[in-house]
Amino acid sequence: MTMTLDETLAATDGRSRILRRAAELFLTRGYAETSLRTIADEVGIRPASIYHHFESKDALLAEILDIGMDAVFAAFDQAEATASDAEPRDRILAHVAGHLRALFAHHAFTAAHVTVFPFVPASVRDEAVGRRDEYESRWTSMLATAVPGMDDGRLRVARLALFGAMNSTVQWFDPAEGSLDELATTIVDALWYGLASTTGAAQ
Amino acid sequence: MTMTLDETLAATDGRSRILRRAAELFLTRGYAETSLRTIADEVGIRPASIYHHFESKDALLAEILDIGMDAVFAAFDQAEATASDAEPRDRILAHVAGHLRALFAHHAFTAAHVTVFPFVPASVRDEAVGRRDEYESRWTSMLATAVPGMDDGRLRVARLALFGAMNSTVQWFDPAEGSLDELATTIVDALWYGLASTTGAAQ
DNA sequence: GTCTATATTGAGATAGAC
DNA sequence: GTCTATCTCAATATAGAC
Repeated sequence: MTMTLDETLAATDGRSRILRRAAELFLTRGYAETSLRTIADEVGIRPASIYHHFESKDALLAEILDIGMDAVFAAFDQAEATASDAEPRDRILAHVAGHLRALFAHHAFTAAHVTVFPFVPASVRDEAVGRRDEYESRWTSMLATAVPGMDDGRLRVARLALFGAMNSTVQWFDPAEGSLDELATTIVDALWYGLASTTGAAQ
Repeated sequence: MTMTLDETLAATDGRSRILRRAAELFLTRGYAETSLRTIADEVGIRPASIYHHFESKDALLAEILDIGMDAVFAAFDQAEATASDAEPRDRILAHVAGHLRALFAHHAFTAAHVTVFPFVPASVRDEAVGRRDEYESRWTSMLATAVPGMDDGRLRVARLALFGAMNSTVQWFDPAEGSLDELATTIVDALWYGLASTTGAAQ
């Protein structure tokens, strides 16, 4: 019935192929802009066949978003498992690298959360918002212990700005042209040590 | 014929009211998700009347995006005028504060570039992409002189991450609950001095 | 400058055969 | 599990009166 994330990403059955192609199309063209006809065409089936696998277009989108959340949660758990006792900077780096890897390894499913999410139908958004909040909340706890000196307000801004920076990478970073781990290191070092340390012109 | 940015934002004539309401709806619901019927309803006219002012729905969107670019260019010029000779950190702060102010003062027009842009029809995107590139290029030059020690690759990542952070604020910052200048300072200080300086636990 | 009326297209979705 | 055929609705856009 339900498949794991990696199974879905590799499977060749009709249902998984619809999910993958739909996720890619939603990401590149937008949800409302992508018709079931287009999805069906690209998968090589007829529009009506999609309804054998999914109750509606909204249900298809909801499952795509859910798979995206599975991916980032798995990355978070793995980062905690390997780096929860590391130095603050290294712990944050493990999480940033994990988030970025999830973003690009399962690109269409996770990136859909970044670009498509603001415009998904309210009913679908309401379904997904709980898990998203939970994910943000885990980051908040992690950062609060990694950067204990910071007050809540500034920590919140730092967290959201970091999310903005990380998630924007889906729009400008090409994994074919550079290493994701290097990207993560560059971002974390800029955030951790600051640009001032680069120029030597701190003050 | 053509109005300045602030005139459009204040004007009560039909054309400007269509522009403002359409920009708000495109931003909150998405471009494809917003029909001319809805826009007309909220403005208090009939859908056909929109065509007296705009050639097509795409043309309406194109003008909204253009007005958004006017706003951020004006903010950039003003920041340069007041802070081009300031210390690097203060110069960057002036630009970040200017960008954020433009983002929220002309919210629907500028924020549309952040959320709606990835999904606008190709013809409209092609029209707007030149001015967007020019804007990014001005930031690149500014940052290159402000942070002379940084190599091009890392500067590019820092710039794009900063844009990601700044632009994400349209999705989580509420100007009614805090000062934009404080927000700008928090972001720039995190980026300039780094989180390490906050905890005192550098390295 | 706004209206009524309508043309035309394409969307999501369903029924039922194979 | 996929098909053909079709329903219903809402979208952009146009014509022409006022």
